[in-house]
Amino acid sequence: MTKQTKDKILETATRLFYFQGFHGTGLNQILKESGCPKGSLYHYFPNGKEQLAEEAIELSKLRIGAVIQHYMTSYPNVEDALNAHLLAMAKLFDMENGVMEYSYTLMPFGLLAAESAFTSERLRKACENTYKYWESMYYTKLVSNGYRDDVAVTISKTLSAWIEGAVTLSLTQHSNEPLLTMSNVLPALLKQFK
Amino acid sequence: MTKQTKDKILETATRLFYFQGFHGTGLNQILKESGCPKGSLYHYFPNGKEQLAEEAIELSKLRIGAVIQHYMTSYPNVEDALNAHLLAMAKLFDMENGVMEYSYTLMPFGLLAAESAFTSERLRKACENTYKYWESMYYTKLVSNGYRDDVAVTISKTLSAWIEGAVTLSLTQHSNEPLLTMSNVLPALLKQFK
DNA sequence: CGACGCATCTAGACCGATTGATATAAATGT
DNA sequence: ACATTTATATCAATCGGTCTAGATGCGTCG
Repeated sequence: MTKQTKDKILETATRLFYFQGFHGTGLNQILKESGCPKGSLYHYFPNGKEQLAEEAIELSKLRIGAVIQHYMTSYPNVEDALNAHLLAMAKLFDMENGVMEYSYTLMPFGLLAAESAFTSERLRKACENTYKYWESMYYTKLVSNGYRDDVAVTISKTLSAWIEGAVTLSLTQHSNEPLLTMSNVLPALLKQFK
Repeated sequence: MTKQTKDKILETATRLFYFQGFHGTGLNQILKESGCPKGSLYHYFPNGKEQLAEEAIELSKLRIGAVIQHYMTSYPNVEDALNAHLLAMAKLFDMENGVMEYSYTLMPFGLLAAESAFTSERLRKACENTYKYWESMYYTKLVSNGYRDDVAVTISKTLSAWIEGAVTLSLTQHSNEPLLTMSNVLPALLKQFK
């Protein structure tokens, strides 16, 4: 059970950073919700809160990256793949079921990114790198669907920004409408460049 | 000088909330940078930090709303109007000149919105309301350009999310590239619906 | 097998600094 | 003179971070 405690702390921190932000989340809350003592936190994360955030970003990068990859490989058509991913994200906002608390495992972390932009160059770079990473997955899929290289670059950048904004607005409105709108409009955009 | 102090506090708070977020900005920093004493803060904002954030949101709503309105009325064509606004935002990211610090007077406040989403229902509602307000300006302009009503609704929602995401990514990357990409891609999208 | 020894991990008390907020007296302006 | 505004001193609470004593796990050796 060596890593269980570290994982629990990191998982809790990742979730809380996602919903409340870096400065809005105290170490005490992370420890209380994870049920771990403070000694363990500084044992596994000797560089403290900043390291915790760094690893949270890396975890999200890989985990959400795997989700994107999953959708991109499950559908031959980019449009279908993106649509499936968008609908999966949108589904998390259908209240009634308390499933939205897991949304941080599927969607980009605009809050953390925006907070870091002028606060911590380390974290900012980590976020920038993460978005590039996700973007490259869209790019690859677009190219494999026959899009011209420069067009694939442009569209993948567009997708990255658009999704980020749709998620932020969905969180703000407590509604999946912005994500659904994107899923409705996207085909028209793709068609234009095909 | 009655309102001068209040204005100075509010202006400073608006700027700091924009770049550092609500929880990342302390009252002491606001007071230090505005040069006002703490007594004045609680005199003009008896409800403290939350009220400060509320008024900061309202100020941004109106100020950025006026900017959007300016561009929408300066160009008969929506596409030209949006393009001009996007380029104006992008210009702020051309470093060398330290002009970016004024970007909070031109662009949406995704950080504040994301922070509020699960932290303060009052602030969340204020942000939601603000985005709707800006969205309605796009809508009106689209309709006046002959777009069908339901199409105008969809496109204005799209613009709202897309811009928000492009700004967030531009801040994260310390580069105007996401905004420029949007300005390049937008015409294709509009054409599709015309 | 049992006992020891050492490294890992846990537990929480504790630290100074800072947080948002309050109270009140002095200053200011009309 | 009197209301408005300013200037601080101060508050309890919480912040991120440190420290150390003890618990636990586990390979080694008697």
